[in-house]
Amino acid sequence: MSTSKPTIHDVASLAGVSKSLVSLALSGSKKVSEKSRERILAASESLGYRRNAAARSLAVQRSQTMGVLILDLHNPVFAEILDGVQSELRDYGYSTMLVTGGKDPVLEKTEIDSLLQFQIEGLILISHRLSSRELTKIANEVPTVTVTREDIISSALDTVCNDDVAGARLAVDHLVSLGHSKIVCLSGGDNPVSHSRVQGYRLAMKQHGKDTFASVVSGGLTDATGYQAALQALSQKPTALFVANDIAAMGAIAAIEEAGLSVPADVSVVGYDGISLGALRSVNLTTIAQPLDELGRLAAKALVQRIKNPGSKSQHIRVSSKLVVRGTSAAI
Amino acid sequence: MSTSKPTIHDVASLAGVSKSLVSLALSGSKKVSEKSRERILAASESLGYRRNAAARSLAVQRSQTMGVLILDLHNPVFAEILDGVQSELRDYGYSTMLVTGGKDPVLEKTEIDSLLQFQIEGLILISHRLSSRELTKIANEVPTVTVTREDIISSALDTVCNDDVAGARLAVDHLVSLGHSKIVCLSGGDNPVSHSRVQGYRLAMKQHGKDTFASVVSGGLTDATGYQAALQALSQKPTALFVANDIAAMGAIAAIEEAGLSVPADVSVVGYDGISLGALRSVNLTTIAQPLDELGRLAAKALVQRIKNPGSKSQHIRVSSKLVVRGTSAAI
DNA sequence: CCCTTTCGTTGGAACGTTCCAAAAGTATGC
DNA sequence: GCATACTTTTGGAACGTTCCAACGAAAGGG
Repeated sequence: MSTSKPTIHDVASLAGVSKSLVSLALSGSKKVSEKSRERILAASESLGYRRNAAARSLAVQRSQTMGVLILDLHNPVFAEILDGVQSELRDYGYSTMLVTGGKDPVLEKTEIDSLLQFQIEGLILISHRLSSRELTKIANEVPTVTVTREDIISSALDTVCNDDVAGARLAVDHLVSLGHSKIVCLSGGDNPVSHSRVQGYRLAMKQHGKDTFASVVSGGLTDATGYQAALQALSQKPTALFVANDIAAMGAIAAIEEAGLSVPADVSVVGYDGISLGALRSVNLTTIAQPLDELGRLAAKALVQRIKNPGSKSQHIRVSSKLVVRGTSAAI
Repeated sequence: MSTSKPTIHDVASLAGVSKSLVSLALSGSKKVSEKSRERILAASESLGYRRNAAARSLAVQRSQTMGVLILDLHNPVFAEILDGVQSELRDYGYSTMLVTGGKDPVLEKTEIDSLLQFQIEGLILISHRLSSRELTKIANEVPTVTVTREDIISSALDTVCNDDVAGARLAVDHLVSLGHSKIVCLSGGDNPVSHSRVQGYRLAMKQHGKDTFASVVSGGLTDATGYQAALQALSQKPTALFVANDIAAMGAIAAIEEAGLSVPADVSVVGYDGISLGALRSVNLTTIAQPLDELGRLAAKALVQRIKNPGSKSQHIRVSSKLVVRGTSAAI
């Protein structure tokens, strides 16, 4: 409850030295005598002094802060990516400023704007709803990395995502190896990520000589859309479903069970994403797991690299996902 | 890709006015002539000018930014509270700076420290692992509100939480009204929140004249601990379980089903928290739902109020939770 | 036509740092 | 005892903004 925050001057006068020396000492310079250093540290401690980050970033012309926009905190996928981003950035000595777009492109823009006012050194978009035009405009202003979306590729932009086509293949391979043929795919709707997953499914079915069984029911990425799509798919009497993401897969499972069938005895289900929720015992979902934490870390790394080396050409990193077999898939 | 960011001076010279007038115009003062305002706005637009928040906060001695520490992003409860906090703070014109403690008290402290360097005007702790001493020290330095934990009550601190005792009662009332008597409580382990919930359970059982049936099995707040505790509880042949939180309840359900029993036919389960995950069709969990979003909003409101009116005495807000009946509870 | 008021505009100081050039102090060599 | 080198310390400028006192110009009143 001090009257006002202590500044470097207060520390200096208490320690009986100049403000410059305090600044030096606090930043750990070794050209400060042992005696002075001790006195300064003691003074700083006793006053409860804290560097003013605003003044600092003004003086050094660096904010040491990165901006992160996250599409939606409620979706565990994004939260888990964020965790990777934050811990990696922390290791590099950056602070993070996080905003949520709430799936609204307009809000997203104003939030990014406020991020930019804070002189963030880089921007990570953990999915977004921006148009290609807006995105490139932003990327031209500040080093930017997008995670999850690889459809917009600009030279100003780095991207990090998993290989959805290969991932979808893994799912089909798994189901085929369990003896399934009538594998129906519940798509995730009209977005680039879902398209790739469907494409991977189609390719794999063909490769296994099962093109005739290939069937895609259009759905979405939510519980409710997964449920609806599954109801529709069941009329085709499939023995297995490959669903565009884990949350929708959970909806699909509910639909199957309500129809009086059992998972995996009657119908196997494979999801996509690998959210930690799927590992819960009562969910126990077989899925194609993206390395979510790693995705975040890679994005952070790419961003830091890009800042260090602004001229370098943009990277587009693609990591592979892996099959995690749990309780919702079984031999026919 | 400009050589360096435009400043207010650049705008001023392009518009042919002084920097002061630009500042005035940009903050919407009406003592600027229409002509000048237009020229300034045009110049600012064409240069892609953005106010430097660091310089601004230095000059006005306000950062317009709040700090938020969140215990753990993976737990949906906290993420949902955060959403409320952020949208409310945005309405008040504050930016948010978010950090994660990762359940580590040491990390928590350094993260809060970095928040303080940014001259945040207030701090919201969405659960935390700080000691009472550390917490009061922080609260003395910056207006602070804790959400979820009401055990540490200092005059320097506002708190917002739900009424766990009353909530637990609702759960028991519900189960009793369905005809249950052998209701076992799976506790959430050794923490203040869980204690209150157990206490509410005990009180309610007594009130219904079912003290003889009251039984508490010690568990935890995770999937795994819920599973373990349920296994143990099943030996008592309960007809219903009241579990300390939703995630643990999901673990408990898995245990029940693995034991060859069915939910809710053989055993009813009621959780606590009301995470949106519980509403998924395949989970469909009866629970005591905290108004998570509101909790966040109230915290934000309390903080803003406290900043406006620093002398006021600290508030300790308690909201009530409500029963949400879904598919895991049924009449005996 | 001059005095006062109002309006629009301006330069300079301040905010709390860092960094640089230079000053002051201390040790070394002859 | 003095020049030289090295270590430690210092004041001032700069970073980009806001705010204030003060200014000139235009307008209104007598």
